[in-house]
Amino acid sequence: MADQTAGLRRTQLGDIAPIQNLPLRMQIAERLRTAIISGRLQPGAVLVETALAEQMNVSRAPIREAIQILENDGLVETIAYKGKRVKPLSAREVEETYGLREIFEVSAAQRILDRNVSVAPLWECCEAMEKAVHDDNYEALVAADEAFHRTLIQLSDHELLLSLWNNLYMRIHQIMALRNRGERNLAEIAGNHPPIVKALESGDREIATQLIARHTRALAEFDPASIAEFPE
Amino acid sequence: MADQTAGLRRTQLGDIAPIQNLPLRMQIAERLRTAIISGRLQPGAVLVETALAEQMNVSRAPIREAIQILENDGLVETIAYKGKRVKPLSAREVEETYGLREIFEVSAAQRILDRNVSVAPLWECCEAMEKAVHDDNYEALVAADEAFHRTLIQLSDHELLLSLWNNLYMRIHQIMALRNRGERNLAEIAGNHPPIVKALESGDREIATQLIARHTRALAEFDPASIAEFPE
DNA sequence: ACGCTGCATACTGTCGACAACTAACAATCA
DNA sequence: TGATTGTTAGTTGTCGACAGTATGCAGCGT
Repeated sequence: MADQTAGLRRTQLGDIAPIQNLPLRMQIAERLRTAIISGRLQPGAVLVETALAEQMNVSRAPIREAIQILENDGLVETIAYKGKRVKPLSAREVEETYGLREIFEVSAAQRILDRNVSVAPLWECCEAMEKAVHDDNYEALVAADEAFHRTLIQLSDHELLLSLWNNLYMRIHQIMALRNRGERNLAEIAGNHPPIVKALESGDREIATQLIARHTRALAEFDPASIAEFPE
Repeated sequence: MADQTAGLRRTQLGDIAPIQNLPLRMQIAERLRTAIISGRLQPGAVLVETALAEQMNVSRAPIREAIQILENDGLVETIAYKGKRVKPLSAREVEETYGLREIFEVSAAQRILDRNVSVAPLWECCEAMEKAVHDDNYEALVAADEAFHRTLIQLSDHELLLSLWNNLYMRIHQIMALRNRGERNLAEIAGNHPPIVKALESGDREIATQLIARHTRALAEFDPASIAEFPE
C-alpha cells in the first residue's frame, strides 16, 4: 500500500514510509526525532499539527501522539491551546546537559569500580577508535567515540541509568548538530580514553573520576553564540 | 458544565472533575498517576481505553494521550496492538530505582561542595523533621523527609537533575505505597539527616558521600516478596 | 490425538468533523 | 486619544465511527 503520489507532493519532511508495521505515531515520532536531532528542525521551530498531517498524509491523531512522545524525550514543548515547538535550547540547558553527562559517567565509573567489572570491552572501543583515527574516517571516529561512552555506561550494569543515558545522548547529538562543526579536536580528545580505562583497570578511583570529569568538560566546550536562544 | 449524572454511575476511578481549565488529557493523566503511585492501580493492571473512557465519560482520544504521558513517566507500558498496563515492577527495577536515587543525591552533594552552597535550607528541613517526630505526626514526617531530599537536589542548582529527581521520586512513592508499611523505622532513619548536613557544611566530601549512600541504602531496604512480580 | 484453517471477539490504531480556546485586530464609545 | 468590546482567523482539544491487528476457539482434515 505504498503511497504512489509521494514523488509529486512538495515535501519538507518527506512522506511516511510503509517500511515496517509499526504504528504510525512511532514512524512519525522517529522521523521528527531525526529531523530535530540532525538540526533540520531547529530549536524554536513551530510544529503545527494540521500542516504536519498534510505533509505526511496522515490524520492529526498520530501526529499528536508522536509529538507527545517527543515531548517525553524532552525535544518538544507544548503550551496548552497555543502550540508546540521544538524546545528552545538555552546556554544553561546545554551546560546542564553536559553536567548530567558527567554525573552519569562518573557514577557509572564508581559502580564499575565497586563491582570489579572487567573493562575489556572498553579496550576494544579504544582500538576501534585508533583505527578510525588512522584511517582518518570521521564518521567512524564519531561512532567509536559514542560506543566508548555507551559501553562505559553499560558496564555499570544499570538499565535505568542506560535508558537515561540514551535519552541524554540524543540531546547531545542535537547540540552537536547545532554547533558549527566542532570536529577539529575530536581526534585529540579521543586520546583521553585509554588513560581512563587504565585508571579503571588499576582501581584508581580518584584518578578515574578526575579524568572522566575533565574529558567530559572538554567535550562540553562550545561557542555559546553558535546555539541560538529562543526566549519568551 | 458539570456532569450532573456523576453520582449515579458506578465509578472505579471517579469522574473527571471540571475543576480547572486544563486539557482533559492532563486531568486524566493526573488522576491515573495518582491511582498508580498510591497503589490503587497495581503493577500489571491492564488499562483498557474504552473502559476508561466510559468510566470517565470522555472519548478515547484524551485517554490515549493521558496514557502516553504516563508512559513517558515510566509508569505505564504499551505493547503495540495488544494493550497497555501499569508497568510491572521487578525486584531489579526497585533496586535500580534506589540506586539511581543514590547516584542523584551523591552527585548533588558533590555539586554543593564544589560550589560552596549554603546548606541553611537543609537545617530548616531538619528542624521540621524533629518537630514532626516530636508531635508523632507521621504524615508530616514523610513530607519533611521528602522536603529534605528535594532540597538537597535543589541546592545543587541543576534543573535537569531536579526534573529527573521529581520523576524518580514519583516512582519511589509508588514503591513505598506497594510495600507493607515500612513506616516503623522512618523516624530513626530521619536521624541520619543532621550528620549529612554537618558533613556538607564542613566540606568533608568523603564522609558526606558515605553517609548519603548509607542513608539511601537504608531507605531501600524492603521485603522483596512485598512487591509482586508480573512476568511474561 | 494432533495440527491446521478460518471465523469471532476484543482490543488498539486511524480518520474526518466539530468544539473550544487564544490572540490580534477592527469597531465603538467615553 | 485611549480604553473596551466585538469579531474573526488560526490553532489545539475532543468526539464518534471505522479500519486494522492479535488471540482464542471451533471445526475440519489427517
